[in-house]
Amino acid sequence: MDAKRSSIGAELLAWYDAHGRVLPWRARPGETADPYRVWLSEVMLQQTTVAAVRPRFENWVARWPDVASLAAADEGEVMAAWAGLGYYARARNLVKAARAVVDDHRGAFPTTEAELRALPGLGAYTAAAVAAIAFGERAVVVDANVERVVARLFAIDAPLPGARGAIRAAADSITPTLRAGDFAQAMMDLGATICSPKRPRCLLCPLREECRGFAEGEPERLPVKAKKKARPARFGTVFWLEGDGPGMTGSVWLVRRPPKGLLGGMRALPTGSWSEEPPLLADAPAATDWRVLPVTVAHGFTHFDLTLSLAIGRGTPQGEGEWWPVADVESAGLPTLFAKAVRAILESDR
DNA sequence: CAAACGTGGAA
DNA sequence: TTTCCAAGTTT
Repeated sequence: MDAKRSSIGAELLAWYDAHGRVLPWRARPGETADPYRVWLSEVMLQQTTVAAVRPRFENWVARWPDVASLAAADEGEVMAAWAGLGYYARARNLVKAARAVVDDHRGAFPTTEAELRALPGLGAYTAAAVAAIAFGERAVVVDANVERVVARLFAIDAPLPGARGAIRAAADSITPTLRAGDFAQAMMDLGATICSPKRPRCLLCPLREECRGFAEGEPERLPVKAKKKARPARFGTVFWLEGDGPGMTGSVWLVRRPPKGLLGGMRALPTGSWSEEPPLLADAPAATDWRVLPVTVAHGFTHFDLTLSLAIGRGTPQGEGEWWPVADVESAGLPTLFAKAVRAILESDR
């Protein structure tokens, strides 16, 4: 290992000590990291911004302060608490993993990357991050920030995802034996605040002197990525069914979505399946006189754009579900798609 | 390996 | 307005 390469870790750690972000899940200098908080934050942060996670993390740990309390939680309540954060498999796996820690590991998180990797929802990145940050293991932590920083440092211009192997090897070569967790967090802070995707602030970068991407003049073009495909358009109908019997007036019919797939396990308004043309009143949850509102709700998912029609009715539902007070619908824990539909319906004259 | 899987904010 | 993208994992 040459002298320049081995100095990267030390320079980055010095920068981190001076400029690292203060975040609720991060141990302060001298504090011992709490594996539960590290794990929870890492899962929440998967494909999710720090700004979105911060308040949700605070609320979560106030309600479920440790792995035992989460393992004992009602899964429906956990799903509702995750509502709005997206990628709901994360919440389902959070409960599974918490129960595995309690049932299979005597309530204490496993301490090695390999054991952590076996828990549900911990992939290559998260297992390495928890091992390094919570337990000090020298794990090679590679997320999108690290990919970007490393691709620029070493001027790796092979396109992702093919370049993953080369990037990981380069990250391995600069990961220190000591303070591997701080090093990983430093790389991510650097990627988030200095080595940003569009307009990197190279003049503030502690690694500028070592950066081949900077030396070559166009660090912002790295890493090279394949273009994303266009998202297809899909259509659907959501049904707002209010009760007309005694005790059901002022209540709306909610269902639980199937445990897997899109918005899996989440409470929801009834819908039919999505299709390439508006499905109108197919799969309505009651035989009644539906009124379709003259507005639609648009919602973009990762892999398709959805346009929802809104059908309003009153009557007796078919199938499984529950009546929920309209006045408390915000506490039902609906995913954003349905929260948008509810807002549009309540803003209409219904 | 490609595709499924959410959402909100920045540019 | 549209596109990009954020501390990825699972199948």
